[in-house]
Amino acid sequence: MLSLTEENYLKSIFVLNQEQEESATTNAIAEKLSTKASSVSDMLKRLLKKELIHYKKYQAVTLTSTGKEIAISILRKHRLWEYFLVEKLQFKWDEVHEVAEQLEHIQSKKLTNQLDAFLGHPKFDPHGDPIPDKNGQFPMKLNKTLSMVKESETIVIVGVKDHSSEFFNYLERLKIELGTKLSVELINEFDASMEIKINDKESATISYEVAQNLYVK
Amino acid sequence: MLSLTEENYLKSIFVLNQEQEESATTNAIAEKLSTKASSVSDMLKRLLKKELIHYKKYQAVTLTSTGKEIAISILRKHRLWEYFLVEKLQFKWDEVHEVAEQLEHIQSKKLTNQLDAFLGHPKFDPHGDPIPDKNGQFPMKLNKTLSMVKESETIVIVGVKDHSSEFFNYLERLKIELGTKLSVELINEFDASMEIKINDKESATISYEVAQNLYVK
DNA sequence: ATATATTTTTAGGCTAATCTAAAAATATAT
DNA sequence: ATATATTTTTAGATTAGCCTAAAAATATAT
Repeated sequence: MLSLTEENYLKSIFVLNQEQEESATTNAIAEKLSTKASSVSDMLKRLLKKELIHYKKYQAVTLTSTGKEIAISILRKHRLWEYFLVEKLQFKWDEVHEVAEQLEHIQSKKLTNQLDAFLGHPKFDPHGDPIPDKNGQFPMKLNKTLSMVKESETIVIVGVKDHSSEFFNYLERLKIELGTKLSVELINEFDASMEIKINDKESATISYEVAQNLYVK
Repeated sequence: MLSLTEENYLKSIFVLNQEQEESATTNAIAEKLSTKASSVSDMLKRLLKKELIHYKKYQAVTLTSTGKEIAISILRKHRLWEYFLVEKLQFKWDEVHEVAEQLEHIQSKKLTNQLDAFLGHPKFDPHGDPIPDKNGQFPMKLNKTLSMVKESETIVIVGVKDHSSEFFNYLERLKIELGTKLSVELINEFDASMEIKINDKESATISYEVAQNLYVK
């Protein structure tokens, strides 16, 4: 069982890394939590010992899969409660954050899942942020797909349209996952297939159909 | 702003003093909070300094008016959340307590009052315990138990006195819950046990002790 | 490449809340 | 009323989480 403080650290690290890779530095975390860098250093040691983060001195932090799981569950609770406050209790969109910051720490899987059902399994919170489901899956963003990206642009994968196991297998082979950075090197005029660079490392060619099924930011 | 721990101490002292005067002794509080008497001694000093309790060494504790106000507001939140969990999220009687123990510490007057309104200003929680209103006023206490009912009368269950899981299990087996209709068919003179009909269907025999722990209307 | 600035960690302290063990006060029993 | 038992308080440690100040590592600029 984690303390409220530990949970808040995990959440901050998760959010920072969602925003941008390598951005969960000691100072950035301290800033986000309104605390001091030295306090963050202390806490990182503890989270490392609990195997919730990957951390080497003087380097940016990432979450282990356990750490990520916990962070997402907190985010899920936060956003479900925000939805509840606005939809059921007539809160304004700008009044919910502070209360949701407290409610997100309530420990009860049953509560979270029943609340989710009671609200009709909402996909986005009142700020438009996606609400992960009980398996930690974020709903897909319905706006921009990879197929809309122009040559030489660089984007980040934020979701998939197709949920088939074939497609997931395909993506796994290419080492493409949520958060993966892709650069569109070239678009073939003939079939609109794309040559891309994955995480500044591997190159690959993907079909237009695949590009249509990848949501990007 | 009080810590979660301080709030729990105030609540325990309030409840003990409701049950019986002079009963909030160091040991009784320690027992209630599953902690040690020495820890309680420490905390009482702190609560005294904050003028939340009246306290003289080696004597039972009472709450100041500020202390009472806070304790009542926590009780109000606890019971409103229990009502919410049962009525809106399909929790069972015996599943709500643990979660409500957490929810009662959420700080937001607006949340509490909006929740109250959303639920239709309920007067009693799912156990039949009275829910104080936003001014701290308690509704009339339930005082009529099944043991006071005469032969051939029909009543409705509105609360329980005993909150043990054993008792909840017993009631669940008999399919007795809030709102259940009971008819007293016969009262045995020997031990005052009752033969009852539950919701015009199943019959059962219950002891006088059980009847004393069921509030009716 | 060396000096300067920034970031991060360490060292050492502080507070809230807890604990155990022992001392002090109160209650009970003969 | 004196001895014994119980309750309560005190003394001294411990842990989580925070702080400031200083040291160490890394990044930046000339």
